[in-house]
Amino acid sequence: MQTTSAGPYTVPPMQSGPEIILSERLLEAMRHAFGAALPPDADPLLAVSKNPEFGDFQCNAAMSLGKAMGISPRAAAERIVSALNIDDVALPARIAGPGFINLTLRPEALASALDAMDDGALGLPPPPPGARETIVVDLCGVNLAKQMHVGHLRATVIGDALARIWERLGHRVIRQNHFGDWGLPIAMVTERVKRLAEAGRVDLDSLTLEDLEGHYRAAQRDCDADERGLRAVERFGLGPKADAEVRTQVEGAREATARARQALVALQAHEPGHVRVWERISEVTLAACFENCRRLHATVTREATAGESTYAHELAPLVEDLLARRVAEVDDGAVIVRLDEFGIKEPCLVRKRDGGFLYATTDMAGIRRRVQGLGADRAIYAVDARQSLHFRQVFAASKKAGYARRAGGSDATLLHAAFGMVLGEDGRPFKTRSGENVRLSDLIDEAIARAELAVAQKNPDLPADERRAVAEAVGIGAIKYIDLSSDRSKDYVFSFDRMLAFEGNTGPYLQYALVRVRSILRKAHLEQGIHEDSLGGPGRPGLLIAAPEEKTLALAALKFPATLRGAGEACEPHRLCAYLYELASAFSAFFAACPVLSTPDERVKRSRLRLCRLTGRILRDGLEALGLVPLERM
RNA sequence: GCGCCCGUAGCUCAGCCCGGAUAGAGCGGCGGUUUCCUAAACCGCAGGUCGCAGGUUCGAGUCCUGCCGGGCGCGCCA
Repeated sequence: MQTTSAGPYTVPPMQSGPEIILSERLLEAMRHAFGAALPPDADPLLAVSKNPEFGDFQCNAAMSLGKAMGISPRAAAERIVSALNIDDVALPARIAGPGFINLTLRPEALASALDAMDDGALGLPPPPPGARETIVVDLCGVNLAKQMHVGHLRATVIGDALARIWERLGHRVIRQNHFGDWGLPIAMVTERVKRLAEAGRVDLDSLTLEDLEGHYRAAQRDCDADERGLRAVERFGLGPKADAEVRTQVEGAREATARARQALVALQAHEPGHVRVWERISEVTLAACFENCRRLHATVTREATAGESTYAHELAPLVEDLLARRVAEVDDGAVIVRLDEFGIKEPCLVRKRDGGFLYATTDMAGIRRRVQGLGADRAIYAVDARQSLHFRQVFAASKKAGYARRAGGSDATLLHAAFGMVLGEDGRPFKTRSGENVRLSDLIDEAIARAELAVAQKNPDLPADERRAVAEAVGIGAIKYIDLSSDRSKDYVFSFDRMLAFEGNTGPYLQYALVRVRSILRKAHLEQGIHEDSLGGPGRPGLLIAAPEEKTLALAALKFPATLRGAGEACEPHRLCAYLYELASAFSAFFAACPVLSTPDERVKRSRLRLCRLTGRILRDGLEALGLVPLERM
């Protein structure tokens, strides 16, 4: 489903620094070597070498080019290399294997590329005004009178990370928390709470979300009669007693459902008594939601929250509009939008036979509001992968209806950033032992408690209040990172032990790498009077890239801008995670092999301090783009 | 029945969009490193029919087809 239309602005190719130069030079050489015979779409196919013995970059164009030119790949490579002019940036090119062209950067070229990147924006300046997009990110998606659970964790953490990444890329981001506050189930709980409040059995002022969840379940139970049981009793003749029991139950449920329907009608008519109760329930739910999000360090606010109820009045006219313009048609009493021209066999149902609307209707109104109201160039939905068909339908139907059309006339990019399930260590959906959903707040509590134990053990000298703050940042970082670090479309296994082991590709490992950077820079200032600010700006010391660990670190640092753009474009935060882990690993190796503060050579010391500072800035930037808290100490 | 997603080391995962050299990490196992900037670290060793079978290609974990296994979904719930 993914991208269903291209945006008007394309993000620049995923290249930066020396790659651009090498690519250009190679292309020049190819033109020079083959002249008019060179296919117009010829590409140097530059890639980072996997193995250091093959140099830093490799050009893979000669193999296919040789084929196209009718010469051997090695001959093609030789012709390219002999026309290649790269002496200013790289060592002489070497041809290897079937026709790989291996390139190794000159240390000073690497240093100068790194120096160019080490500016205020770390190689990611804001886009020019014409290329600045408005991105609407749908996230969180809580439901009225219900606790947040692991499912909301992903919608919140991934959605927030995508929002942060796009913000970091310089675009205008609007978050939308699509709040499930409308419909029959909502009316059910509202009716029950109102009735109990009037009977003096519920105090609206002291209502908690736990209470509400109980009422929600009770209301649902009341309405959820065993209709099938009744049929079974009738069919198998289980006796008058069973028959009467089931009949009474079903009758009660029908009554409860009827009351809920009346409550829904009252809510739709803005009857003050019902509305007051409903608003109170809504308040309690959202307060808990915002508190969870605050603890998660995810930006979800009241301003960014739009309940389904805010679309309620738009639905009838929307369907009428679809019918009037023949986008939709009546089928078996229901209103549907056919989507065969989009390759979707299942039509999108927008009005039931009984006149009621469906969530597809609301979501179409949502797309219209995002694109035509909020001005979205892209609308991104961080929602469970099980909704894939639903979003394909809604996106297609919205395009067919013209609701995704922007002021410029082209359609906005609509993307379902689908995510998989959270599994327990047994490989089954993550639940408590009794089979209940795990509450998000419990998950957060446990992660922080476990992190606090670890912090107390590893760094007992940390003052208690800082320990608490570090434990929060680390515990929550661990939860968020494990969620963000694997391909979002896949299920992943939730394990406190693994995410808090602080080894390998984890949030704490990244935070720790930054702490080590900060520690060096702090000591440089306190013990040697070298202020961090002296390492940047016009009078900054030069970069000397000599040791292999320095080189690996420098090459890793250079990949930051392209990686962040790629992660945004694909809406895949795990790319940024993998990159930051690579950078942190490179730094750790550098840290172990290259002394900084004790280096006698002042120029080497300053150069290494600059490498530390740059690494720290990228780590901080990256952690913030993921929604993890950077730390000074841990 | 149809559709979508997934299948890579004992375990947890990258790599697949856009095909390139001996398929990478982490955990776990084994062995090393601390008079030195946070060892929550670093270095090394062992460990893989990339689900199976065809096909395309000079070259396939990556692209195409079929199959097997697992998950999810498929108008009148959201």
